[in-house]
Amino acid sequence: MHAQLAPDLAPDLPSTQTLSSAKRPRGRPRKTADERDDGNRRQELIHAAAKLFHRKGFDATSTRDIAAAVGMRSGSPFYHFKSKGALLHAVMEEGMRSAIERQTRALQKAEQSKTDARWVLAILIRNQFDVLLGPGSDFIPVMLYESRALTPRQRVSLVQLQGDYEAAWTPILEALHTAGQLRADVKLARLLIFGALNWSVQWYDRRKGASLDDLTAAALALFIHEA
Amino acid sequence: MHAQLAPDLAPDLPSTQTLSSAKRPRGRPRKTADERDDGNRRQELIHAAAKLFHRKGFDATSTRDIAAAVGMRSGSPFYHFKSKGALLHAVMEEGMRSAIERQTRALQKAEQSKTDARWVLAILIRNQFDVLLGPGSDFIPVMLYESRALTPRQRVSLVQLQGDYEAAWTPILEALHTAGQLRADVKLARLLIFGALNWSVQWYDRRKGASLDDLTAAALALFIHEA
DNA sequence: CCTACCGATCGGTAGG
DNA sequence: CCTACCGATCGGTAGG
Repeated sequence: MHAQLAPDLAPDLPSTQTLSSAKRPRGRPRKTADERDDGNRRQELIHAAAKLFHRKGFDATSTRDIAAAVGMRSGSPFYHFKSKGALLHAVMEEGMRSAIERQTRALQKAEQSKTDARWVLAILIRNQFDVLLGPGSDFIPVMLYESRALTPRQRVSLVQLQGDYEAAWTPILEALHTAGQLRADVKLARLLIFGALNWSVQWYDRRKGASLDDLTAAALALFIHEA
Repeated sequence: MHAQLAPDLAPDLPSTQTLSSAKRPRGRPRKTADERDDGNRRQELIHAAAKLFHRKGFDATSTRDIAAAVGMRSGSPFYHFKSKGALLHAVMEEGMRSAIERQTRALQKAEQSKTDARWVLAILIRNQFDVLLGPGSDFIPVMLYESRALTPRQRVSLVQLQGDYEAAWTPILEALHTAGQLRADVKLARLLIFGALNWSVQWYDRRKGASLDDLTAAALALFIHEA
């Protein structure tokens, strides 16, 4: 039955200082009672998890990796999240809420100037590239490429948020279709367009060639026909 | 040091008959000496692995899953492949070779009729959807979505094949660009178009709504402008 | 190709 | 949140 005869010889020490060395001071400081930063530690875990899930994938990232990245011991993430899957879900939910918020803000700015449908689409596409490829953009890629690991229950709550996000796109695409500037079936066009944008996560390199504005211009030129 | 005191109580028996029950007869038949089907067993492993890697992902698929799917014991895949990663690489290589071959054949047929660039692009897109979504299409999705698990050395041999595959697209896209039917920068357009097509793996459902011809028509309408 | 394993690692937990 | 674990599983191997 697999008896454990002795304690592990080298138990769960965070592998000495690989990345982000000076993250926290040496003897990790005891919290004074009125310094509860519960939400903060939770947020730190979510951010570290997003980064690691993005770089290595969900299955290839251990909860020990995540703990080490924020200076915790291996068991401690489970004080904040009841499972690794719950942490994944939190990453995705946070990513979607933030993406929706940014999209809403971008659209508000747009309404103050022109209401040209083509221009609004440009805003939406540019914001999407930002969320996918901009600085700190680990959350949405994780959400796009790791959803297989979700439970069905977790998935529904995210599909809801995705619906909210996409809701802003449909009327614009329909307006462009009516104006003859978007020729394909609107529903399929939306799926194909999202694919074109989302796939950029696989090939875009910040340090090389094109800027996010270049990408936006290319996408518009590709999808939108002359009136 | 973790002593193993007794043999596993339930050692590696393929979990009783879940999928593909009648795969091989009960007492698996001993091979007579002149019935070497080495290549066959290897192919079976590659196909089973493609299916499982596609459905569950590389990390979430165990070599035991794969062995069980072809009626082998847990250690036996390593007689054919020196590692799980080598099996993944074999899946991808097989997928690319087959995709290139199908693309070449499709183009040969096309040349016999019209040489209209738009028509050739339709052939290429339709073939791509076939390879991504048609029957038996597990290989290319695995190659697209699991390449993170490859070693750098394995990756280069595949990038080469991908280059061969894409080589057929570039002159067509350039011709369409010159003719004013493709407005975006050709290099970015190619990446965006591939994204639109490849992403269909995430949402397309054989049993619902659109056919592969519908998808092809929508993609053409989306990307190609009037002359 | 099977038998019989091994060492490593992983998600998670009880108790403080 | 840490300490000190556990049971399960995994990729892989020696020997036939």
